[in-house]
Amino acid sequence: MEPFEVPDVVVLRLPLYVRALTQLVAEETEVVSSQQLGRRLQMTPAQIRKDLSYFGRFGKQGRGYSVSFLLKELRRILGLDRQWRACVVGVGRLGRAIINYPGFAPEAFKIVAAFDSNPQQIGNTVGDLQVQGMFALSQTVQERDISIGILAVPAAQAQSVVDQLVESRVRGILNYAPVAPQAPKGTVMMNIDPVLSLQSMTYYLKNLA
Amino acid sequence: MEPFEVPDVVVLRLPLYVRALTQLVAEETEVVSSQQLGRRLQMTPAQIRKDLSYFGRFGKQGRGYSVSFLLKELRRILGLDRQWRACVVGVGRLGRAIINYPGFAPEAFKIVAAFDSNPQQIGNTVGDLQVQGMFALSQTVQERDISIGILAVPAAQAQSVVDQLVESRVRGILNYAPVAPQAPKGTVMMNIDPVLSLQSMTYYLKNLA
DNA sequence: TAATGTGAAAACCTTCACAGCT
DNA sequence: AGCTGTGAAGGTTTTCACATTA
Repeated sequence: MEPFEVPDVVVLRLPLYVRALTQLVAEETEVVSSQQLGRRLQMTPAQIRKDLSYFGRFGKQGRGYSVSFLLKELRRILGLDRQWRACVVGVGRLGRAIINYPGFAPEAFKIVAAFDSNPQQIGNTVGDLQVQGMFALSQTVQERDISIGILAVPAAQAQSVVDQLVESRVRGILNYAPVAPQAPKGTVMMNIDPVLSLQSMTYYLKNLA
Repeated sequence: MEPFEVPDVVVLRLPLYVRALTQLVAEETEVVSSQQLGRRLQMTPAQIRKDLSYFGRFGKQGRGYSVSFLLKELRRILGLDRQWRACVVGVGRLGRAIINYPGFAPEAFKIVAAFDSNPQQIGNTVGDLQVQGMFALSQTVQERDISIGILAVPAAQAQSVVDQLVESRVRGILNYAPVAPQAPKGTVMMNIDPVLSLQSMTYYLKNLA
């Protein structure tokens, strides 16, 4: 059972449920109510139930949700029941930190290639990857079945790299560059931008006691 | 002129306007309409005008907005007309990438201290900072007038570090750890979590053509 | 003429409250 | 008795559309 049109905000919350449920599995909790889950995540039970109801009926009235069942279902809904192969473009300090970060693999994301436009970088080893030149992008994306590109290049290069990724049929882009590049419909772009977060944060800090 | 209660979504968008206007200044554009700005940012002109209207009247009918004036006003509204001093906690690969990232300083954020709980790290130099032990947190926060803490520690340590930051009177926390720690009201926490972004992304990728 | 600023309308999202199931 | 799933209510955010002004 899968719906017409789920609000984006709901899709953004599903990974939070996945994370909380994963913890609960580790704690060997077998059943959880929307109330208990809500307490963990600081949200209302009604919101959790409503969010889940977009996708089906996963609970048992009077009892709650089977942790392992709900987790499995949510992972399926999000497409986390398969492995997603990603490449990193840009192997500066940020790119290296990303490649070496151990948090992606357990969550169904495997980084299988690294690229850089700087010829000095080509051939270097990062993690257990050989850095390749941008000219190799298209072919490697195909060969290694890459569907996600992680952008860790300076702002000035971001748009051009996005264009090359799209051209190479990468559909998902996680963008760390401090710009919002344009991409055609059918491409999914998520932006990670700590400066924007800090700049909103100061609005609230300034207006505190 | 400053308002009662501005929606959070609006505050989250203001930095986007700041960024676009900064570009326009660099391009030596003097006047911009909500329509032109909307085209750059992929949003409707009405939304931009409504957002700005929470804070005052910055435009000229028939003409548009003075780029430099609007930029100055927005920076003031966000509190970006002063410098904010931050510390980084955790100097692993991510912490080091953050400290060396050149994108914070031009945007009014200066990283002036680094901490790590690992005694091996204490005394090491990162960027031009000496890594300090956690025991020094409270005193250094006071001495260096630090109001923002940037968390780059493993999930397991995040809550404890947040508690220590709050205890040391740091009011803003930029959290890179893959958990959502609790903090008392009056603390402003922003989370940066690429795994959550990827996990929502796959929902859309999976449901593409 | 051209574009802002803004009430009002529309769309969207969250919360309520309860029927219904276990 | 306890908790889900869900229409309906309530609240928030976006968009519309136009009076107003440079």
